[in-house]
Amino acid sequence: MYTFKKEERLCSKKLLERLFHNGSSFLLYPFRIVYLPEVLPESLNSQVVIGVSKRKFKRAVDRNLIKRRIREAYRLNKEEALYAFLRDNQLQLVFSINYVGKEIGSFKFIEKKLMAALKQLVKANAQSDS
RNA sequence: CACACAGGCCGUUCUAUCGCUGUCUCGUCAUGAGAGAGAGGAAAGUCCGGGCAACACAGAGCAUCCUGCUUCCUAACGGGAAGGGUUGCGGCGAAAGCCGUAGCACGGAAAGUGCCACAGAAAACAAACCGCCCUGCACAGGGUAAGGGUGAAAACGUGAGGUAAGAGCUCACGGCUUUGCAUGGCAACAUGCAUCGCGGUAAACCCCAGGAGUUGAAAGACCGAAUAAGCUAACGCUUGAGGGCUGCUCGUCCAAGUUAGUGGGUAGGUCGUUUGAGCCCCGCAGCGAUGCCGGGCCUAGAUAAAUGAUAGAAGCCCUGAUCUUCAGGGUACAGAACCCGGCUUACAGGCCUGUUUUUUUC
RNA sequence: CGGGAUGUAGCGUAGCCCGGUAUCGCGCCAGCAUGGGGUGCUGGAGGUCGUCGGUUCAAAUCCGGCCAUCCCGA
Repeated sequence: MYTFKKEERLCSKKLLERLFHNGSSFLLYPFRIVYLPEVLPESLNSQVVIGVSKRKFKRAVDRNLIKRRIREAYRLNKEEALYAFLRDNQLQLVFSINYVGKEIGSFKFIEKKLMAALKQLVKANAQSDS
């Protein structure tokens, strides 16, 4: 199912603090990914938080548009790109997606790049696991 | 009819697929199903004013900051309405003045202090460069503020009297102004008479009048795990760690441990939170801002933060061409965060009303 | 959400309170000195004082509006 409910979003202040303090990160333009394996309630595979810098985009309308496009791309692609791998390896993950590009990307551009980013996320976790 | 100005209003729509956040109904152990709702005129800037909340508070004064023609509207305002005064522009007029229009932080310079570059004799206490007049031999002394020149500004302007020459020194008219009286007006103020005075600057200090307690929903109220640990009660038998009393031993006290109860309170959650100075319609009062009577309506409520994404049509605008059509491009400014009233700023395109002026036709 | 500060030459700054002349250093240009360069000496250019209005005879300075940047509380 292509859903994106509240349980799949990262809301806990404590978890966020741990994520940004201890998490590993990599850059894949236009995204910066910070991730950390965690123990979550049973039914969940991962929790994610999406951010766009106020420094880079002054107007709230622009930030909202980018966040919505990222969220939509994640919603449509998370199942096959990420969840399958996590289930197979009994892993649970929290991570953040930060948009660091300078211009507002189109939906197609963001979707393509997000797929690449998720692929790299899977790869990074597979390495650290082994 | 066009243009300009002023005021008010709107500010995309539809379909398909997949989603997000509340609400209601039904159902379940649980997952769920259906219905209906879901950004703005500025939600923005945070420039003012309030509601609400916590804390503070006998009364009065000082300091600091803000406001500043009058009356009214309002919960309140630095907002708005009407009026007064004043300045610019235009028209009419011989002039006085009147009309139209646009603006005005518009209390006080006659309580006091300061400042007014350069130029100029002098920038307001005083004083005198060229002049003018008087006295006496060149030159010096005295009087003068008319004229020259400087400057943004030169001791109110014009005319007459007066004088050695002159000066509001005196008079007439005029300008601004203080105080008093009269008339009109709720008042600001206007008009008339008498009277006092005459550089500017208070967005210089200041004086006068009025106002301001502080902090902001991350305010504040309530519920409350897990872990550590405080307090109270009981046990503390056997072994006996550690510490206090002592130089040491004994002794005694604290205490380790178990059980029960309990306070504060973290993560997190609920309320505050959307029924309100609310919106729409009709009527009445008022020049108007606005108020009142009656009827109808319930209209986002998120919290690392929803209100969307993709695809396809339609509408509107612009450009070009092979002009009943086709192609290309554009479709603004901008996103609620406790809630209201204003102000300011941004905005593709469009609609309505009123007024002035001009042109054309009858 | 609330609060504070700063915009001056290419760069870094003074002047602003108390209004009339915009200062200093580095850099730039020219000349001198050197065989040439550096260093040194002399001279010069370069400013919508963030922006739009207002007050004033006169505004970088005083008063409003807007824009940008930075910082703080949490």
